[in-house]
Amino acid sequence: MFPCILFPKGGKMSEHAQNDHLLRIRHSASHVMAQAVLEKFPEAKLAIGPAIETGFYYDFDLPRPLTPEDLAEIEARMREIIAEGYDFVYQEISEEEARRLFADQPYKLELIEGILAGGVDEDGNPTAERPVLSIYRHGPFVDLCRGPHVANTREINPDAVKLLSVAGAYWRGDERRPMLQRIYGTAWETPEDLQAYLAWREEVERRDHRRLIKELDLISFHEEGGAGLAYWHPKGGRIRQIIEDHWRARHREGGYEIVYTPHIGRSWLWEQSGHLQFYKENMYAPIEIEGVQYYLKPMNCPFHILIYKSRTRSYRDLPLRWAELGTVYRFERSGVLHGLLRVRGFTQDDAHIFCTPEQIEDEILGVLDFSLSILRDFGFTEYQIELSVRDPRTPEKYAGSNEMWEQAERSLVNALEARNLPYKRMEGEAVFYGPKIDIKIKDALGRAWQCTTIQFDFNLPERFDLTFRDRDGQERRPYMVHRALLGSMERFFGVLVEHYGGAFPVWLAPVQAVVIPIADRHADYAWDVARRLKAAGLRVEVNDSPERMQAKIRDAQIEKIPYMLVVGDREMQNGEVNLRRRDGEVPGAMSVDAFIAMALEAVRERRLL
RNA sequence: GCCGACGUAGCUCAAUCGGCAGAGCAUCCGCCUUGUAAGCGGAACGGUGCGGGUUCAAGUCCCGCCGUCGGCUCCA
Repeated sequence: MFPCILFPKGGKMSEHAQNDHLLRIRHSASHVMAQAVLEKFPEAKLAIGPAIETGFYYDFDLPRPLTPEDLAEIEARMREIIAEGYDFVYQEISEEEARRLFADQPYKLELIEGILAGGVDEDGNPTAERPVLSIYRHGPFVDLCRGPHVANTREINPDAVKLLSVAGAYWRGDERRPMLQRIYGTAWETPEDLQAYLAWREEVERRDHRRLIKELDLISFHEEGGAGLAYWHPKGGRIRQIIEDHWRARHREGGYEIVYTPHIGRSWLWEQSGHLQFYKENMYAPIEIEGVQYYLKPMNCPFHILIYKSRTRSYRDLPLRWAELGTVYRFERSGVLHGLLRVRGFTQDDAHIFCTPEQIEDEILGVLDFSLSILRDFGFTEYQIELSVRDPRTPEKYAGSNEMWEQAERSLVNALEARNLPYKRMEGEAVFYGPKIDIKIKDALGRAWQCTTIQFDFNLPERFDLTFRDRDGQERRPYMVHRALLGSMERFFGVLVEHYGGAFPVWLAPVQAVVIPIADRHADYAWDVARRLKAAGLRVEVNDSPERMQAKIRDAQIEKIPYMLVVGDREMQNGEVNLRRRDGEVPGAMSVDAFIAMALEAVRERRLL
C-alpha cells in the first residue's frame, strides 16, 4: 500500500527504528517465533523471516490456516523460549552440510542454491558478496541466516514482543509461486516502547479515512454501485469544491491553462498511445457503437495531445501548460482496492507541459516549486522525494535517446538541488518512457503518501509525432512532461482526512460555524447571526433542534465543526455570540463582527482554528 | 487476481449445542425551555449481503457470487 509506513512520530522512536540493537532483537524474535511454530507444526516449511521497520515477520508453509488462537499460543510459547535463555550461535557451513541440514526444507534449499549461485542473500535479495553459507542456532532451532542477532534470547524483552496478524504472502513475492502464511509481529526494547507503538496503531485506526468519511457524512461507497467507486455527499462535495477552486486559482496564477476533455475515446487513440498494448488489463472493456470501439479513459494524455495537434505549433507558443481535473477509470484488481486511496474511478489533477529542450530546466524547477507551494497550502510541509532513473544496465528497455535521458535527469537533479531538497535516487525505478520525481507527503502521523509525480515522457511525443516549428524553420520534437500534483482528488482527500483526523482547517471545513440557541426564544436571533456570517462568506448552520445546548455542542464536536456559537439571553441582549472552539477552548462572548473578523482571518491564513 | 477473515436495523454491536432476531445511538411523535461533550417518555425500523443446498427447524452448517477487512502481488 502507499502509506509507506515510517515509524511512529517522535524522535525517540525513530532513532530506535534505525537502531542496530533493535534490528537484532526483531530478527532474533522472528527466529524464536519460527521455533515456536515449528514445535507446533513439525511439518512446517520455513521460508524467510526478516526484521522490518516496525517489527518482524516470518513466512511459513503450514498444513492448515492459522487462527488468532494459534497466534496467542505461539506468542505464549515465545515468552517461554525467551526465558529459557539460549545463546545465538553463528556458524559458517559447507555446501554439503547446508544441504543435509535443510534437507526437508525446500524453501531453504532454494535459498541455498541462490546463495551458491551468487547474487542473492538468504532473504533472496540481490547481493554482490561472495557466497557464504551461514547459520544461526539458538537452542534446538537452526536457521539459514547471516544475522545479526542478539547474544541470548533473554535480551529480547518478553513484555515488549507481540504478534499482530497473519496474512498470505507469495514465496519470493512471485504470484506464480506458492502462497505462504506470514505472521507479523513487533518487538521493542522496552514494554513502554511497545505500548507507544500500539497506541500509535490505535491512533492510525482512529484517523482511518474509511471510518471518518462515513462518520462525517463526506463520501460513501456502495456495493450496489460497484467496488472502488466513490459517492461524494454534500459535505464532501463542499470540501472538494474548495480544493478544486483553490487548485484552479493557483493554476491560473501559475501560468497554466485549464482544459476539459471527453471521458471516452476511440480505440485509435489507445492503439496510438500504446495503452492497448501495455495497459489493456487495467482498462474497462470497450463500448462499441456504429462499429467503432470507444474506451473509457484511464488517463488524459492522449486527449491533451490531440489538443496540441489541433494546429501547427511554433516555438513561440511554448511552453504550453495545460491542466485538467480529468476523471479516469482504471480496472484495478479487486484485492488492491482500499478506501479512497486506491479506487477504480478517480479525478486526477493532471497537467501536461509541452516545451522546447531549452526550456525544460526552468519548467521542471517551476513545477517543483509550484507543487510544493500548493502542498504547503494544504498543510503538508514534509516530504520524501524519490528520483527514479533508468537501470543503467538495460538502456535498451527505455524509450528516448541517451542524450534525452541525460538531459532529463540533469534537469530533475538540478531542480532538486537548487531547492536543497534531499531525495533518494532510485535506479531502475523509472518507467520505460522517462525519468520522474515522486513526492510523498508526510502526514501528521509521519506516514508518507505518494501523491505528486513529475514525469518525463519520451514515448508519446514520438508515437503521436508531436512537433513544433523552431526559429530556424525546422520541425522539432517538443518535450512532454506529465504532472499530477495532488495525485487524484480521491486519494488526496483520503490523505487530507487522515492528516487532520477529520478536523479540517477552517478554510476547508464544510461547516465552519454552528450557531446554538439555548432556548426556543433565541432561535430568531441565532438565524439572524447566521445570516450575517453567511453574508460575510462563512459556511454556517443553526442547530435549532429541541435538544439541550450540551447535546448540540456534543453533536458539533463529533462533526468537528471549528466554531460553536452559543447564543442565549445575554448574547441576544448584547448583540454577541459566545464562542466555543473545536479544541475545547472557550474564548467566550464577543461581538458578531469580532467573530467574523477572527474567522475570516483564520480562513485567509489557512489556520487550523 | 491470490491466501485468510468477515458481512445481523442508517450506525455500533448482541443472539449458548442449529430452536420465537435483540440493545444502545440515530430517526419520528410528545413533554421539558435549557449556559459549553448525551434531559425524559413513547413509536417505528431489519428477517440476517445475494442465490442455491442440507435439515422438522438455518443468522448459525455446505456451495457459488457480491462486497469489506488484513496482507501478498500490482500500481502508466
